[in-house]
Amino acid sequence: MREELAKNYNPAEFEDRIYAKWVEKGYFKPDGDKKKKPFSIVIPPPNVTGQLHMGHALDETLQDILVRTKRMQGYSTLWVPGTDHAGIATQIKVEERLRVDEGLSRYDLGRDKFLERVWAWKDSYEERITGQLKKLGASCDWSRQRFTMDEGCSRAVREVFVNLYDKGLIYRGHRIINWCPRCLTALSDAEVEYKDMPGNFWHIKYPIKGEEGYVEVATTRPETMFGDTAVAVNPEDEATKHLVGKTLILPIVNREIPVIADDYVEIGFGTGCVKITPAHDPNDFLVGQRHGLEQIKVMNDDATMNAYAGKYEGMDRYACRKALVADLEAEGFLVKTEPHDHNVGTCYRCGTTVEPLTSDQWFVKMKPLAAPAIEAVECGNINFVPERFSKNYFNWMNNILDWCISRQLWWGHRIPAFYCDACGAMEVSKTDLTVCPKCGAPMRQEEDVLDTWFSSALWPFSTLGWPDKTDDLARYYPTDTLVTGYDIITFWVSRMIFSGLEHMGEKPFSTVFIHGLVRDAQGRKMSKSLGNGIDPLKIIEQYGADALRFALATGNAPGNDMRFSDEKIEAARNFANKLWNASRFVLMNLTEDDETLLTLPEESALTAEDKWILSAFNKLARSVNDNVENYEVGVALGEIYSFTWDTFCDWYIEMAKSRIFAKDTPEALTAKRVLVHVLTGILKLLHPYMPFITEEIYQALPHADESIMISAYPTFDKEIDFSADEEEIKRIIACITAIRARRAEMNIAPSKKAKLYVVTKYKSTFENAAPMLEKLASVSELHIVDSYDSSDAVAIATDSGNLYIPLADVIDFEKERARLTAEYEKNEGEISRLEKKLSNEGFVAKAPAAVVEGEKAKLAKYLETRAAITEALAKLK
RNA sequence: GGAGGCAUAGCUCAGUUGGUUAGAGUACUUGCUUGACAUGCAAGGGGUCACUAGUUCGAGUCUAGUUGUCUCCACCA
Repeated sequence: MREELAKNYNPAEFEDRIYAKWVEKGYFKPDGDKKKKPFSIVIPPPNVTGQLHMGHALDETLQDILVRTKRMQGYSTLWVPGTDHAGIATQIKVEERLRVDEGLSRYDLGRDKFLERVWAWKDSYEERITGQLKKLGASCDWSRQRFTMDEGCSRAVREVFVNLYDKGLIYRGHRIINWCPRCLTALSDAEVEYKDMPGNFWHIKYPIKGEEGYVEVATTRPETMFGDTAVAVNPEDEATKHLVGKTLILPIVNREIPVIADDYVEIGFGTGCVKITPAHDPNDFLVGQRHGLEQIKVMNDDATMNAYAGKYEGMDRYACRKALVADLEAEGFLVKTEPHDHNVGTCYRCGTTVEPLTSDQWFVKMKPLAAPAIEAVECGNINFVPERFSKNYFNWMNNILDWCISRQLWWGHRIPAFYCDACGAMEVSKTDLTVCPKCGAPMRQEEDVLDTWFSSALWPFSTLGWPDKTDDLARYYPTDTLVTGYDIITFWVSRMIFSGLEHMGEKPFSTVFIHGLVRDAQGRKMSKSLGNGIDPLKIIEQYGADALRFALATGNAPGNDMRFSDEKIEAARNFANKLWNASRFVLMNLTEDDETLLTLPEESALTAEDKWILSAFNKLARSVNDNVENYEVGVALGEIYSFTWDTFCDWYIEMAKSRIFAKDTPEALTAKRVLVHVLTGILKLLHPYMPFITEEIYQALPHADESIMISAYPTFDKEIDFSADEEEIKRIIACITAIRARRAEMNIAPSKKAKLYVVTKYKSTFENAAPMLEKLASVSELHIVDSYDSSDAVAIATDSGNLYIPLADVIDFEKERARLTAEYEKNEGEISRLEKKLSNEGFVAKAPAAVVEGEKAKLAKYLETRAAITEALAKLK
C-alpha cells in the first residue's frame, strides 16, 4: 500500500506520526533471531538536571546512525537508553529551586522530604529528556530504559562496593580532599576545575625564637597560617639550610613552630621558605605526613574560620584574609604584597573555590584497577577513534591517584556501610543491616552517598541486568561502540573500562568513538552564562529532526569540534527539500503497477545512462558502508548528498526525462524502473542519517518492506556493475557541459536552439544521446559527421576525446577565438608538466606502474586536445 | 611545566594508507517563469594548502623547527 506524498516538504506533519508507528511496531527492540550477530550500544546517560542541548543531539545522532545502519545491515541491534541521577548537579538545582520558590534549605525539609522533591524533579526531567530523544528520532529500545538509581542499578552499585571492599580496594581514610564549601561535600580530583585568577603573594615575617631575625615566607592564602605547623626549607639550599631546627613564632597567634627540611621546597623559588599547613594543602599534607606534623583545621565546612583563627573566628575565609593582612601590616609583619596570578581550584558544578582540607572519606585504591585498564587499550582490545585520544586516557590512568568516592550529599547511592555505636563495629553489606552482628545493638547506615560516576562506571553492565546473569548480558555484553565527547574520557570512559574489566572480567566495549563539542556560529562554547545555547527542539520545530541530524552529521570529522549555524541548518533543510521534490517528480510519473516498477529491467533494455547511474550507485553503496565501518559518518553522508543532488537529480533525472515523457513506451518503463531502484537505494542509504523523510517517501514509493527501517542496507551488487560502460555517459556529460558553457559565454538565450555538428570517433554514443543533447544542451539538430568544414561556422574542442562541437548558428567568432587560445595555452601547460614528469627517470622507475600509466594516458588526452584545438583554430581563419 | 588539536577559497569546513588540474556548503558575478524543486536550474570568478628546512621520483598529506590559536592534564608555596 502506498501513501500520498504531500506537495510541500513539511516535516512537522509526519515526524511524530512516523516515530509512533515505529514504536508501535516494535522495530527498536532487538530482533530475537539468534543467527544474527548482536550489536549493542548503551547511551551515555544524560543528566536529569535539565534538558538536552546540542552536544546531546550530536551524541545521540551519531549513535542512532550507527545503530540504524547496523540494524539494516542485518545485526540484532540493541540501543539501551537511560538517564543519570547526576548527584551534585541535580541536588544543587533542586536546592536552588527550593530556595527561590519557598525560601527553604534542604535542612529545613530534612533528608526524606528533600529526596521526595528530587525524585519528583527527576521524574519530570527524565520524561522531558526521553521526549526529546524521541523527537530526534533515536531508535533506542524504550522497554529497556534505565536510570542510575533505579532498583537494578542500585543493586549493582552495592554489589560492586562490597566486592571492592572485600578485596581491600575500597577503604575509609583520613586524608586531604577537595572540599566545596558551597555544596558542602568532598569532590574527587576530576571534579575540580582550575581557573586563572588574579591574586597576591603576601610576604610575611615569621620571627625566630630567641633571635633578632625572622624568616620570610610568601603565601597566596594567608588565612591558612593559623593552621601552620612548620616552615620548610630545602636541605640542599645554602641560603636557608642554617635555619633547620630553629623555632619560629607564628605572628598574631604566637604559636611556636619548627623549621624543617624537605626537598619538596624548590630552591630559588620565592623566599625559599614555605609555610606548611598540612590540613589545608595537598602538598603540605604529604610534607606533614613525612615529618609527623600536627594537622590543624582552621575552617568550618562552609569556609568560615573556626576557633583556631582566634579573633577572626566566624569570618568568611576571604573576609578573614583581608582583616588578617591589615593586621599583619599594622604590626609590621607584612614585608610586601606582590600581585600574582594563580590557578585556583573550583567546584565543577557550582564554581565555588574549593578548599583543600583533611576529612574522613571513602576511597577506591586505583593502582591495581588501573593496570589492566591500561593494558586493555595498549594491546588494542579497546580502540579509541580517533586513536590520539588514547594518549589522553593513558596520561590519566598512568598518573592516577586514589579516587575519593564519598560525597556529603543526600541525592545518590547511600554508601552501604553500617555502624554500631554500641560496640564501634563497622560492617559493609549488600543488604541493609539494622542489628549489629557483633553485639546485637542497632546499627545506623553511613550518611554519605557515592560519587555519581561510581554508578555511571557500571552502566554498560548494570543496564543489561548485572549482577543477575541475564540473557541480555550474555548476548549484548561487551557492547560494541561507546559514543561520547572527549570531555568525559577521564570522568567516565576510563572508569567504565576498569570497572568492566574488574567486575565482568571483560571490557565494556570494543570501540570508543569520540566526537567534539558543538560550538556556536562564532566558535564559542555553548553555555548558559553566554546565553548562546541553541535548543535542539526549537531547531526541530523549525526545520525538522532530519535537517538537524543532517547538519550535525555532515562534514563532522571524528574528535573535532564543529560549529552550528543558521547556514548549516538551512543547507540541510534545502537538501531534504530537494530529495522531497525529486521523489515527488518520480512519483507523479509512476503509472504502472508496483510489482512491475519494483523489478529492474533486463540488462539488454538498459541505456547507457541507466548503466551509468546504476554503476555509480553501486559504488556509492560500497563506499558508504566502508566509511561507516570506519566511523567516517561525515564522509559517508557527504557522498550520499553529492550523489543524490549532483548525480541523480542534476543529471540522471534530467537525462531520463526524454524517455519518461514518451508515455506508455517500453523505454519509459525502463527509465521509471531504474528511477525507482536508485531512488529507493538512496533512501535506504540515507535512512540512518535522515530517518523520517526517508520513511515518508519510502511509504509513498512502490516498496517491498513494511518499513525502510527494517529493509536491507544496500551493498555493492556485482549484478549491476557496469563500470566498463561509464565512459560513454561521461563523454556526453562533458559535451553537454561544454555546450552550456559556450552558450553562457556567448550569452545565447536558452530559447535559441542551435545546430550541433560533432566530429567524433564515438559515433554510436552520440547517436544514442541525441534526445539528451536536445533536451539538456538546446540542440536543434544533431549532425554526426566525419569532418566539418563549413566556412560560416567554427569549432570548439573538449578534452573528452577528439571532439569538435560546432554550434553552427550561434557562435561568436571573436570570442571563440580568444577562448580557444586561452584553452590552448592552459593545455600546453599541462602537456609540458606531464612531459617533464614522464621524462623524469626517477618517477618512471620508482612510481607504481598504475600511476605511471595514468600519467601517460593523461598526456595522450592532452595531446589529442591540442590537435583538436589547433584544428579548430585553423578553421576560425 | 607536560601533552594534544587546529592553521586549506571572503566565511564555515572536508581532503582516509603520500600519486589527476586541491573539493563542498555558503557568500559573490552572470543568465534562466527549463513539464519535481527559486529551499531551484545553468555557467563563472575566487586558494603561493600559516612559515622555514628536510625525507621522497612526487608533499595539503610524512619529519623537524618557527609563528598564531584552542583544548586537556599537572600545579610552585
